[in-house]
Amino acid sequence: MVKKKVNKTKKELGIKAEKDEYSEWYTQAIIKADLVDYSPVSGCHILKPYGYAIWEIIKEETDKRFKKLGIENVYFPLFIPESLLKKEAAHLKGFSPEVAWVTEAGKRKLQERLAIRPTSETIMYSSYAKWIRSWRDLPLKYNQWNNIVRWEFKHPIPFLRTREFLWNEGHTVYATKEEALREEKQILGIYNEILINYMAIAGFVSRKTESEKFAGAEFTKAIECLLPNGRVVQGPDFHYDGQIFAKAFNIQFLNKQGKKEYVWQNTWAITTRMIGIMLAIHGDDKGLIIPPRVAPIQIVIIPIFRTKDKVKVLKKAQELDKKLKFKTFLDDREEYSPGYKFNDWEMKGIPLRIEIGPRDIAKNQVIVVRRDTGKKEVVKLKNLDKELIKILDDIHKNLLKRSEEMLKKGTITAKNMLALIKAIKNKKLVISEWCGGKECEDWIKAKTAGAKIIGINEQAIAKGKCIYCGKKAKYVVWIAKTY
RNA sequence: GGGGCUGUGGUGUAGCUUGGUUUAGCAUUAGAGGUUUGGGACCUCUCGACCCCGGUUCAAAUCCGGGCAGCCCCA
Repeated sequence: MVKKKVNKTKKELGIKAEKDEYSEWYTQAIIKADLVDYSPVSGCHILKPYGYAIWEIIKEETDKRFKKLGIENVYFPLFIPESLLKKEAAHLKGFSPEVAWVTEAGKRKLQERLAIRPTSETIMYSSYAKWIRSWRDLPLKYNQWNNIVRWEFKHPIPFLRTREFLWNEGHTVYATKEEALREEKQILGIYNEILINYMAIAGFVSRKTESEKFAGAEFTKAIECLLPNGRVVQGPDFHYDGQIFAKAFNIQFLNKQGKKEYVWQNTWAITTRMIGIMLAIHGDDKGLIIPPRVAPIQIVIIPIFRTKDKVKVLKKAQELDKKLKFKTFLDDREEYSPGYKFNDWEMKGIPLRIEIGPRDIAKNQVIVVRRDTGKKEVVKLKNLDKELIKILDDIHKNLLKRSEEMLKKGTITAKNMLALIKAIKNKKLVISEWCGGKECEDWIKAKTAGAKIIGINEQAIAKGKCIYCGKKAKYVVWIAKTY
C-alpha cells in the first residue's frame, strides 16, 4: 500500500516519460527543471533564470574568446527598412517567407514597413558602406549579442525551433580574400572549443550544399550535432560572404595603391539552440544533466539532520557552502525531506551533490554523489577541494565521451538507396557519396521521407558512385533528418 | 504543405458521450501551524481552475462555429 502511494507521488512530481519517448521526455525535462516556459505567443518561449544563466555562461566564455581576436561588440537597431532588406536578392529570397513586419505605429500606418531583423547583414552593411573608406579602416571586426525573429511555421520546440532566439552575429570585413578565409579556422575553432570543453558535445563540421547554405553567402560551414532521436541539428556556423554583400551595398575601400576595391566579408553565429542540443544529448530518465562548466550551480549541498543535530549540521553545511571554490548552493529548506531534494536536484541536472549529516561530521567527511553515474563516494574534508576538482572534471570527460560514442554509434555508411532508406528509418546519421547534383539532392529528400544532405565532409575524398544516380560521386556527405 | 488529437487551480487529473442535483470532485504543489528528516514523510487549516470570442438553449465545462495555444503523424 505504502509503496504504491510513493510511486504515484514520484510519477506526478518527476518526469513521466523515459528518454526513449523522446519528445515527451524533452519537453517535460526542460519545463520541470524550470529552464523555460511557454508564452502566449506560439514559438516564443520564456527563458527563466536557470535557463538564462546557462546562456550567460556560454555567452561570456564565447565573448571572451572573440575579444582576444580583436572583435568588438556593437548594437544595431532591431528594425530594418524594407528597402534595405531588398538590396541583396538571394538574401531576400532566403529570408522573406519568415520575416515579421511592423506596418503601423499607434493609429498611423508607416510609410515604409519595417522588418524585425531575421539577421542584421542588411542594416549593418549599409553603415559599413559609409564607415569604410580606406585600407586603414580594415579589418573591421564587429559582433553583436542580440535577439532575432524568424517566423517559422513548423511546430515549435523550446530552444530547438523557436520564432525568436538569442545569438551572436559576427560581421567582419577584410581587405583580401585570404584574410577573410583565414578567419574560418579561428571562429569555428572557438565554437568547437565551447562545444567540447564547456558543453561536452561532440559534433562534426560540414560544408552546406548550395541549397542549404546561408542566403547570400559563398559558402556555409557548420558544426552539426546528432540528437538521441537520430535528428541532426545545425549548431554554430560560419558564412564566407565573399564580395556578394560588398557589391550589393557598395562597400569599397581605397587600397594602398589608391585603387577602389570591394571588401571581403564573413558572418558567424552561435544561438540559444545549443542549450537545447546540450540538454537533449546529456539527459537521462531522471531528467537533465548539465555539464559542470556551464552549470549555474555545480554543487548542491544537502544537510541531513535529526532535530537534535540541526544547529551543528547546518553550521557545518554553511561553512562548506562559503568555503568551497565552486558554484555551490546550500539547500537548507526544512520543509522538504532529503529524498525529495535528491530527486529535485537530479531532475534539474546539477552535476554534483554533497550530503552532510551527523555521521559525516563525526568522521570529518562528506558524501559526494555525481549526477552522470549516480556513484556515491565518501570524501574526507581535508581532501575535499582537490577531490571535487577531479570529480567535476571527470564528469565533464565522461559526458563528452558519451556524446562521442553516441555520435559514433549513431552513424553508419550506406552505399545504395535501400540501405539509406533503412538507416534513416532506424534513426541513423548516414554517410554516403553524392554527385553534387541538385536533382539527386531533392530525390534523396523525397525518397527518405524528408532526410536532407546535412553537408559535405571536406576531410574525406569520394571514391565511389552517387547514392542516387550512380554516376561518379564528387563528395562524401552526411544525410539525416533535421530540426 | 496535408491529416489527426487535445485544452478544467502552479502541476497531474475526474466530470463532457446522454446539457440541469457540482458550492466543478480528487491528488499534488503553494501559504499558516505542528511533528519529522541518510532516496520523493505526516497531521490540521487555508488559497487556487472550466483557453478566448460568438452561437444554440429556460439552462453550456459539457453541443456547434471561429480564433488562440499545445501535441502527434505523414510529405
